This record gives sequence, C-alpha cells and structure tokens, in this order.
Amino acid sequence: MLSDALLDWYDRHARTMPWRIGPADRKAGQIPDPYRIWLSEVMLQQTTVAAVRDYFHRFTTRWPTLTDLASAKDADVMAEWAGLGYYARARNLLKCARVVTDEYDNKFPGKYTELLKLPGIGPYTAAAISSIAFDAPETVVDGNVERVMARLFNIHTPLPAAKMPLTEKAALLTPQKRPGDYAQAVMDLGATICTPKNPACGICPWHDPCVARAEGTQAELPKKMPKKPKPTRFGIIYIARRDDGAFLLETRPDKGLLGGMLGWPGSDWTDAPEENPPLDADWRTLDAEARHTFTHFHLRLTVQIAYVGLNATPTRGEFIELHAFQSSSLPTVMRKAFDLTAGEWPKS
DNA sequence: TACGCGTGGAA
DNA sequence: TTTCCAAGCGT
Repeated sequence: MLSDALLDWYDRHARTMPWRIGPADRKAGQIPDPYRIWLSEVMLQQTTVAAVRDYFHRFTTRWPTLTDLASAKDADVMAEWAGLGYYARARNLLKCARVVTDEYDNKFPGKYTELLKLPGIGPYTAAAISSIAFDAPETVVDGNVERVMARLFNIHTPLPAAKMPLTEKAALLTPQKRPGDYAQAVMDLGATICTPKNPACGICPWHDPCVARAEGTQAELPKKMPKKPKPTRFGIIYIARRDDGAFLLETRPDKGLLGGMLGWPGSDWTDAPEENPPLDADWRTLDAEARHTFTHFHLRLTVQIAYVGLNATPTRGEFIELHAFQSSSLPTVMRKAFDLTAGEWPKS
C-alpha cells in the first residue's frame, strides 16, 4: 500500500510543530484540540510554517480557548494578526469562532460538510480539521498534495484545470487507517521531499511508484498557467503626529485590501493619486518612498509627515495616544511607511 | 471560472 | 533587483 509506505516515513520523520500531535502521541491515545488545529490551519492558508509559528504562539497564549477568542474585541484580533497577511482570514476567524460558540454549543463539528459551512473554512481546511482533529478519512488537497499527485501520476494538465483529477487521485490514496497522520504526512512529503524545486527523489518513500521520477519529468510538474504581470500603482499617505505624541490613524473599511486593519490616512492607490490630506498642516514629503508588493500589484507610497497641535481636528481617522500605539499592530505596508519616519521628527 | 486578497524568504 | 512561491477562501 502506498499509504503504508508514507506513514512509515512519517513515523520516522514527522516534524515537530506547536499545533501538532505527533504520531507517537496519537498512538498513545492523544487527540488534538480542534480549536488549535482550526487556528493553525487558517493561519497556514497560503502561509509558511516559519511565518505562522510566532503568531500561533501569541494567539494561543492570549486566547487559550475558543470562548476566549469569540469574546475578544475585533480590533485586538486584527492587531494581533497584523503582518500575517490575507486579513479576511482574521475577520472570518472571529465570525467562525462566534458561530461555533453560539450555534454549535462551543464545539467544532467534526464532519466535513458541517465544517465547510463555517466562515473561512473551505474544502482544504474542512478536510484538514476533520482528518487531523477528528480522525475522519477526508482527503486534504493543498498545494503540496497537488504537486505530489501531479508527479506521482505524471499529470501534465496545467493548474488550476488539473485540480479535479489531482483531487481524485489523492482521494483514491487516502486510507481509512490513521487518516490524521496520513493527511499531515502527505503534506509534509510535499514540504520537505517533493519540493517545488530540486525534489529529493533519492530519499522519497514514493520513489519507486512515482511515474514522473521514472520519466524524468518531476522538475516540470506541476504545470501552471502563466501569471499576469503586476502593474505598479502609486499612493500618498499622511502621518500626523500631535504635539503630545499621538498619531492620526484610521480603521480601514471591512471589505477590500487590508480590510478592517489600522492604517495611515491617504490617497487611493492608482496611476496618479490625488492629494487629500486628512487635515491642514505643514506637510513635509520624505525623500524615501515606501515600496511594497501585494498579490496583484506593486505599490510605491509617498510619505508625508507633519506635527500638529493639540486641538487639531482631522476630517477622517482619529488620534491614537502614544502609549496605545504599536507599529506591530499595522499591516506590513503601513509599518514600512511608519519606519521611514524614524529620525524624521525634529525635536522641538 | 477568474480574480482579489499579504507577506517574506529563496533563487 | 525581480520573480517565484507557500498548509486557500470568498465572490
């Protein structure tokens, strides 16, 4: 059985992660906490393990249980998520926590079809929670699994059209035995052996049955449709510092880019942004610009700063006291802009 | 089906 | 410097 060979490999090579119950612990009867599995899987959507570790630790320290998270303030959760990206995940995280608390008696459902109904939980995450936390034989299909299946069965159809056939292959391999360990094993295989570049076929537990390896096509799989080039957009942001040290910030609208996050007031991000400072002041443009790349465009931000008086009345945003402000609560692009202001505030 | 939606590390 | 890419979801 292919799955047995993979589980044997996993028993020997499973990586330690803060949210993971290892194969030895599972055999001793330990079951993962669905809350921690859910939280980690949402954080891991399109995000590397290295990036998630610290965030997972901070979240579980601050909100140890689902109830704690469900009763948290939105702004606190968004601030804690700042820097991790894809902020709709954080908004849906809170929605999901509150739905499970209010409508599911505080317990995550274990069934794939029930999980799929919850905010922020799609096909991958539903299968991951169901298999890893509840040991149901569901099939996880993430980018790793797609790559492993494309190579194992030498499928040359480009993604995303190949998604269905790859999912079918993955489903045929999913065992009834140890489904939670198997789900993590096949993803670990993709993350550590069957890597996008230079796969380590020589030490792969599926070396022999792998068709792409036999044909020598592993390096070119999975095929992908060409990506669109990223345009460059421009913007202006305004960083106002009140005489008492407070900064003028605004909470961005819930929908769209950086939705629900704290940010500096500014222009739209377009080919030719318009000046529209949030208050009248002696604005000074910094020499350096903040550069940042989002999923679908490059951004070059001009940063303007000003000192303003204690009675300043902005047209938008609100002043946040110095003691209540941490740049770590900002999404990265906003933090980059703020970092440019270091040393730019003359002593008065 | 295609697109919007972040970020940081590797090459 | 630029491009690629990593445990996807919602619309």
